[in-house]
Amino acid sequence: MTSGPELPHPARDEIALTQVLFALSDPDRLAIVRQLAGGPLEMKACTPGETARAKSTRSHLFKVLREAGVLRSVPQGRGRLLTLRRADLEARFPGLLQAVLDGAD
Amino acid sequence: MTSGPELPHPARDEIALTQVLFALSDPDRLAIVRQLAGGPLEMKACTPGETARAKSTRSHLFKVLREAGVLRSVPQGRGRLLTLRRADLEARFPGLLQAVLDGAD
DNA sequence: GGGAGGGTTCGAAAATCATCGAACAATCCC
DNA sequence: GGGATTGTTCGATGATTTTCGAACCCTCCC
Repeated sequence: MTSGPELPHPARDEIALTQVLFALSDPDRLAIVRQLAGGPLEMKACTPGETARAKSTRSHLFKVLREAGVLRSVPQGRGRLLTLRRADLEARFPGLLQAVLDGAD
Repeated sequence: MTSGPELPHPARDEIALTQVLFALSDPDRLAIVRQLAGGPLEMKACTPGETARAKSTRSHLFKVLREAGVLRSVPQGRGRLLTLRRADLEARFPGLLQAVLDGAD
């Protein structure tokens, strides 16, 4: 019934600033976050930067973002649905996400 | 006349977001930035986190912040004066620095 | 049942980063 | 001049990160 594995997410107040900043400090991961800014996306449809990556590498990129509390990753069908944790991030670090999304490269 | 070495700083438009985020993603470096939020500080007076660090390690922490364009480090007497590059950061990534300074840990 | 599609986990190899001590440079001040 | 103060740079070592392939798990669908 439940599809893929339920993976752990930090609670709102467990989200740590340095960990979030680190997660966002990689070009591929930042590209992912910017794609998600437009709304939830299926993981298969969410492609990191230019260069192709092995699927295990992709999985790792999402893992870092998930464990930092930047996004939520829930099973959906045979895949996963990714959502930016906007409200949680905004509550804890007001303006941060917006600044990162709007800022230059 | 000029004191210690003149060290390179990126120009405003060379400041890269991922590099800035990475520089800020370390607790010691973040602590430095927060201290500098109160105004310029002599390097000797600027102490990273709790744990003591060798002076070469301290120097390295400041170097990462300087090369990322987060702070300016100019010779002053036998030491150095550190200044947050607020205007440059604000121009390039509006709201980012403030969010990082104000946000939770 | 048995593919095929989508992802995670594991283990290993490569690259990057942090940390330190030692050596060196520039400044101040006696 | 000479010593103390303040920092940088270099080289080495250890710790994290990144990346990948291989093995495995679930789900959809025929």
